[in-house]
Amino acid sequence: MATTDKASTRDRLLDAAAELFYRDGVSIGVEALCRTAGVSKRSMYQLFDGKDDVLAASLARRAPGYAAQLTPGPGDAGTPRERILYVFERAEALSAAADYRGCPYLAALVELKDPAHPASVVAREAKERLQGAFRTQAERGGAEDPAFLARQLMLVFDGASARAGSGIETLDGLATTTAAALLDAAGMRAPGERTAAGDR
Amino acid sequence: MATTDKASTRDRLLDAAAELFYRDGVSIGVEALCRTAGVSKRSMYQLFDGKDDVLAASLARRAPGYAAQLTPGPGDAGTPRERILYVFERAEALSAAADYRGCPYLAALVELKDPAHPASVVAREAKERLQGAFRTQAERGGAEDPAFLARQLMLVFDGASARAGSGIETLDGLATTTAAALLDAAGMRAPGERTAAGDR
DNA sequence: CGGCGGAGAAACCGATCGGTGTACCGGCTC
DNA sequence: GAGCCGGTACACCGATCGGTTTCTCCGCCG
Repeated sequence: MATTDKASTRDRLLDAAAELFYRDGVSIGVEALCRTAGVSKRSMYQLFDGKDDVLAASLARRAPGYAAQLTPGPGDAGTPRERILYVFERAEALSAAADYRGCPYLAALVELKDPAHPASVVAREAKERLQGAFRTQAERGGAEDPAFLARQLMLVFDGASARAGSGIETLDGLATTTAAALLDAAGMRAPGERTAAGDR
Repeated sequence: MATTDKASTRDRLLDAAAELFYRDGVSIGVEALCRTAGVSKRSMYQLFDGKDDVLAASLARRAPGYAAQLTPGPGDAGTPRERILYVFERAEALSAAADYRGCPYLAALVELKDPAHPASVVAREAKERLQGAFRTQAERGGAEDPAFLARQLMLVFDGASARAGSGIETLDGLATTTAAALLDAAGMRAPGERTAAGDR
């Protein structure tokens, strides 16, 4: 077999951690975590400082893939408006899954109410990267106040993911349409269309 | 002294529960809860079926006051637009407090990931009442699609409260301005003004 | 006055919490 | 073959979990 016949102990642990923390919340126990990862507690405590460290590392590890899942690649074409709306379309597509529980980074921030928690720091950075991507596209698109628009879009994004993840909202175009309305209001109109409200 | 020299056992317990669950999350222990409430565990288990029941009851008890804190009274004047924006202004004012942790009902839904949990049911009802209030005002204000607008406003409301409660956003007019932009887009313009973007 | 019910204090239950200590095992390199 | 090293297995630590039991006391009502 190849050298990848079995993922490293560290990778197995982080993968299981990402899934369990996301599905069951940060209160999941170390015992259950190690059991499903197929890793002994002894190994876990040799690789990490403790449960908090594992949580932070598992969030950090998923960050690049999470961003890639939501944002168009740098090579992909598209106007700034399209690139922004793409994020909301992707988020809505992901939220349709039965096991969707919202943005893992926002969920972590809400569950661990301590902003100084190492995992909170990682989560905050992930959210700031998305906000920065919004801002960059808003600037390119000639928005009146790109930083402000980016903050507005984050409101919609996090509201949508939290509500969809909690099962109290189905989205279904809601987030994308709302984002489009905000782009319109900020002067980032679609070239050939009138307003976002028109095609609702 | 009057008969209110001391709150009833039940009330003391629910008040402490509301505060501790909000501040520390639903993982707070029954032991700590009863200790700060000055109530014996024995009494708690006579009054309630268990911790889950206490949580649900504490959320339900706070719901009327929470709604009154956010929404203008039925006697208060104001156009539908003003009545909607008032909610966001109030939410922003509350979010300025140092111990603000976001909407307690959304937080409960996120933390207990189980939609069937009794407290999740209570929380969902509270959120639906706010959404219903938005919808009523949207109808009165002649919005193009009142139900859709109400869902959009909930996105902004929950996004704002979650982000402000997590300490990654300061609001500061952000939520109100965003809501106003959505009202504009839905045809609920302010009488004498041009657009919400103009006074940002 | 006597008694009765509500409530508190505290011990207790088995289970689990996050975290360690110890012993053992297989494979790797010298 | 010796030794080390990453890993597993497992018992163990004190603390806490949600929940129950027992006993006692206090205030209220008859």
